Amino acid sequence: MEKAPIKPIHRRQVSTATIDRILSMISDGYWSPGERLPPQRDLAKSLGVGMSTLREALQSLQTMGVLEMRHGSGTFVSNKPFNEPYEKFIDVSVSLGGLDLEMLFEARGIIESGLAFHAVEHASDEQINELFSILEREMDCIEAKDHECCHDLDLAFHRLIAAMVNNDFLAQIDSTLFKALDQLFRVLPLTKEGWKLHYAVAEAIRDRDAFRASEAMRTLIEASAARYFPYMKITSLSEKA
Amino acid sequence: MEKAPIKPIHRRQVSTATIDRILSMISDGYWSPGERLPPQRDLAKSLGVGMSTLREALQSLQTMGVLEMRHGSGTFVSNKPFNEPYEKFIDVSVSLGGLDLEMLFEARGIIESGLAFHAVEHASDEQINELFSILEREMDCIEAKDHECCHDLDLAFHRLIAAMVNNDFLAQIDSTLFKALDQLFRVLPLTKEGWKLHYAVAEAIRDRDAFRASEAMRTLIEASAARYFPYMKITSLSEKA
DNA sequence: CTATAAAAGTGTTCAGAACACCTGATGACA
DNA sequence: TGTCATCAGGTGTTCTGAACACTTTTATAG
Repeated sequence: MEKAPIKPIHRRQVSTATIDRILSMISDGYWSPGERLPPQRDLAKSLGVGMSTLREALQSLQTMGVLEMRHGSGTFVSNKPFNEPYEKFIDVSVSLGGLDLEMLFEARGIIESGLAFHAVEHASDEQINELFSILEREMDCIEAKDHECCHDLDLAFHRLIAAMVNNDFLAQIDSTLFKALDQLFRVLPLTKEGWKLHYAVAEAIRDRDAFRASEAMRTLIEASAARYFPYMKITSLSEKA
Repeated sequence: MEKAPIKPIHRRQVSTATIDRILSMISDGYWSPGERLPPQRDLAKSLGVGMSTLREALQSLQTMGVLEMRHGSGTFVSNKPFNEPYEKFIDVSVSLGGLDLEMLFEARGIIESGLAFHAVEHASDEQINELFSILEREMDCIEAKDHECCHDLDLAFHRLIAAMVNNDFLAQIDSTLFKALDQLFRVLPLTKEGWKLHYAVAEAIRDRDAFRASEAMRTLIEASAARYFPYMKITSLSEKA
């Protein structure tokens, strides 16, 4: 005796329904990116919901990065989706135990080696020159022991490779991972050995060897992970009062 | 005359500050996953904020997947972070023009081929047997022209490979991409040629050949993308009244 | 014409009340 | 004794109205 098909009843919550309604109005082009929505008072009346309810919806949509609420000025459809709503979220997920650091490093390795693979196909000569330029300056910083500069250049290096692929979705996730791991770990100074691994990636991209680039990047991230693990930060993010 | 260093003043918004406060209280372990928060009335009084404001914060945190509000029962810290806060977001981002479909397919290809690579290392014999079992059933469904069954098994196939790697972060993103592309495109029946590509992936994993598995998966996703592109759905998601 | 001040428009916060849902306790009935 | 319906309390949900804060525009003074 199977008792499979049961209740298709769903009692929609007003707040959730409001979110969906606004979302679909944007999807349908009723409001365009950058455009201003009607005043909350009017919009609430038009939708037939209370203002508190509307605000809950708007706030959620802002958290998603879909809307932008400017005090005294209006509520606008975001013109640049995919902000950075994920960073805090990753931090919290780590604190909650749902994500461990090894997992995040592994994810970064997979994404970045994939990006390196595709970068080979899409990279322009100018971008490749820029890549080597970054590495040159990075070596200078290493010798000058300017750790902060090193770090910035490292970020630029990875960002540039992501930019070569021209995939905002992955670039955003990768950037988020970079920042999250940055916050979770103590920043370690870049070594000359680490620099060589970076250089190998650049060479492979220059030689248009996708597999080598992919492997070099994997090696780089794994070496980085191995270095960082003994230095885990215990401190959690706390409110800046 | 440089006029660089100006205003470190930041007038925090109560709503935002409330979000951060709750977030840090969870990070600090004051509330644990699965635990129930105080009643909203009490919590608002304790935090010294109005109830509407508190609710806006709670809603946002629920959107992030950090909290779970159950009507009549209480507000709980989510015990499974990384729900599915991304799906709607991806849909909207596509509608807004911030993401194009090719990009999403490319992202899926990169992530899945990376997962296949790592699956080789982590897969147990039972999982590999299960993989081939799925393929057998899938072939049956193809011959019976049971498209829905095919689709479910296809999902199971990709899910299993993600599960082998045991990386919830990537598995979640991959699953989200799968669902999002599912919604954006008309589902096409799986062909025997497509099935062979799946089989090649399984064989490579069985043979513990990471590079071949990775390449086979890349080929599979690219073939899938090529097939789907002519059949783009124009319809956007609309509210289910 | 410019600068300051006022006013209008809009988002933000709060308080209280009424309603809806879930849970556990109570009691009726078999 | 066991099962079921009912009720009461706790909790989330929604609405209303008001007061406040920020931004933009308009009006006024010089």
